[in-house]
Amino acid sequence: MRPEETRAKILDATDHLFGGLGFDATTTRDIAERSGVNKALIHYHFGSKDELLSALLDGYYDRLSATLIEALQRSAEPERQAGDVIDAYADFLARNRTFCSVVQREVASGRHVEAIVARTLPFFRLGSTWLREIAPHAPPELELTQVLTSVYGMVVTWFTYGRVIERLTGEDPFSPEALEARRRHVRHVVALLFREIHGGATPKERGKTWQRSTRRTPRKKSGS
Amino acid sequence: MRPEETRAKILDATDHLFGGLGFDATTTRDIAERSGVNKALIHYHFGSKDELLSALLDGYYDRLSATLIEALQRSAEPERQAGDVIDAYADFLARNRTFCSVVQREVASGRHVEAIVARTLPFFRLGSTWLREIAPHAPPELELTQVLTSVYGMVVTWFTYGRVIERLTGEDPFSPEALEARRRHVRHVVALLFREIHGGATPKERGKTWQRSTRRTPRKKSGS
DNA sequence: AGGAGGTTTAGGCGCTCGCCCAAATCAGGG
DNA sequence: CCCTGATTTGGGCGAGCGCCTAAACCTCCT
Repeated sequence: MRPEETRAKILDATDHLFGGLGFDATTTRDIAERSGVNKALIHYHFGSKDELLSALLDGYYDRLSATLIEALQRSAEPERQAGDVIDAYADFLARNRTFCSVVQREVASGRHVEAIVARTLPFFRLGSTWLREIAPHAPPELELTQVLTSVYGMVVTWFTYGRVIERLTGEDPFSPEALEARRRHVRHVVALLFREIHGGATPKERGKTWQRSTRRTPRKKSGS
Repeated sequence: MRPEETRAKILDATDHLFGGLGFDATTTRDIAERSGVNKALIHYHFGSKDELLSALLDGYYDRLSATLIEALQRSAEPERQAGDVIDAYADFLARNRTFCSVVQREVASGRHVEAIVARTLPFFRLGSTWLREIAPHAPPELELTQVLTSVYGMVVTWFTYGRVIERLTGEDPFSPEALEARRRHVRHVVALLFREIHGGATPKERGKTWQRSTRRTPRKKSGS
């Protein structure tokens, strides 16, 4: 068997097991058994269990990058670009369900944050410059980081909490219909935001946002 | 030392370690050392490592329940109720940062989903009846599950990805100012949704939501 | 004072983990 | 053909895991 073939089989099994059980609960013996490969080969080809995770993440982010860039270039109109990217991202997560699990868990564990940050940074920069171009003067409550986090969270949560949503609602959140419904909802919310950010909200509408009842909102505004 | 005191010390250490390292990467010896008790006491008081996690979750959800119910009862007006609950939830997560980590990781691992679901169900039911009361005829793209998932996701993502956001933006996402900014953003988005759901959106506005460019939207509408 | 039951202790059992090693196997060039 | 280097194999080492046991220890009650 060619070495690349062995690597691919190991990575496939790793994807499945890390996604299902998690990094810690998966043993290299599990991976070896599932990929039909001797357990020493994992260390021969990848060095260590940590480096195996890195290789897995690289694969994910390379494919994600290609997918999102393709979606972004499909159109030149910002509104449509946003919709296309959201759809592409949701589709990608639906097709790579373990991706979410792996990332979410490693972020929560705090141990592989640097590995995630290094690979997320390009996407964040891309999103930032894109947003700043189409909305140079967004109001503070629609700041760049806030909007990016919200859109990211709305998309990702559906997949991370898929199994929980399934048990809560009694319906399959990963069926084509459910996925389309989710995409439509997120696009709808983003459309609302977009209208405020890009088209510029009417100031009177913007002013009467909820004021919290029991706490004063600090006036301090951080520089830059 | 009184038994309850021992239990409390064990739970404190468990909270810190499960939140920081995760369930798998934390050993009962770690917990014993950090809480200053003999390692056999953990099994004496809690039975097993899994039951220790359950006890920890029970503590979280009991306190969360009290917090949210108090926030909900602070007012009778739906808009203000929503804002209060969001603020209370965000505050709770800020004060119990490990809660997010533990839940998120266990959900992602898929092994303790039932434990989470059982404790989440009451909140979901409460949110459902509340939403159905104030918005009996929400349009499909603002369906109950969709809205709940989005609001939940927007709040939780900030804390789950806190360390990532910190590295991406260079600012502390858990500072009082940053937390208030986040709360204000989420309340703002929810206000937009609320206006559409509750006040009833103008149909023409609702109609011109983005249509995705490359995919037809299935017409099928699931019953009930 | 002395017994009883709840709590704490040191020690360790049986097992699995990531990783390593020396030998076997394979493929291709001289 | 055989030599060479890359790849694969079975076996196992040392460490650490969750959990258990038997004895010691406390704290009341009678």
